[in-house]
Amino acid sequence: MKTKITSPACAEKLKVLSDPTRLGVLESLMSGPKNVGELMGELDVEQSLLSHHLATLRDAGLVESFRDGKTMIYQLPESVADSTAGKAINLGCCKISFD
Amino acid sequence: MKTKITSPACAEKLKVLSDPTRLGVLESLMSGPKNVGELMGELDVEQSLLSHHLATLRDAGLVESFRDGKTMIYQLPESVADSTAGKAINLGCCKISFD
DNA sequence: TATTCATATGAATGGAATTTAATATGGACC
DNA sequence: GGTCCATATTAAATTCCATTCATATGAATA
Repeated sequence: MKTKITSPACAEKLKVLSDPTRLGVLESLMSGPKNVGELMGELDVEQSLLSHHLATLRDAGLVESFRDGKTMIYQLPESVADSTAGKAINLGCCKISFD
Repeated sequence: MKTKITSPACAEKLKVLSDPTRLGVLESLMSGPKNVGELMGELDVEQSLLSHHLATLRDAGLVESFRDGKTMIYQLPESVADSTAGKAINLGCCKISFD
């Protein structure tokens, strides 16, 4: 009986983080909710491309969004925003903390 | 002056982790050094494929290897094996901890 | 309701990463 | 030296992803 040590699910979540734009979004959102325009400015990335990446993050459950007037606000779900001692992201399977 | 929040270098390191086989190798090595045959058995992956993934991990500095008789032993470098309170992997830019 | 603003979606492309198969290397042992 | 064993390397095939471009949606406001 061969035991798979690691859940492929965890690798999949990590893959979502393994892109500079998506990682940038998450890092930015660690300091609070932002709308898409603000993220675009901060990360210096095109509208459509950012939107695709936001969709990937949303599909993975790493961000959530709601409308505010004519803009869309993105934020980290409570379960993901693990702020015990410094900035960290909780993926469920593992936790990533930044210095 | 547009500030890139996240270092692309960190995303790149995370990409190395974002594969089930490579993540499995790291998790396995967290409990101690292993030779390639042992890893093959544990992870149920073909020799050549595992070798490729080990090379990727080595190139990223996430594992190191040395010969022991006729086998090759792989282990986590000291800088990576961050064992403060549970199992964790230190990427430099961030730290990944498993429950 | 027509227009504009902010964001999302879909299809097409190019390039990179994964996988496989075949072969090479290099130490151990006879 | 020759053979076996464990692992690495190369090249080719394939699959996956990021990016771009063009267009759609949908709320706000005139």
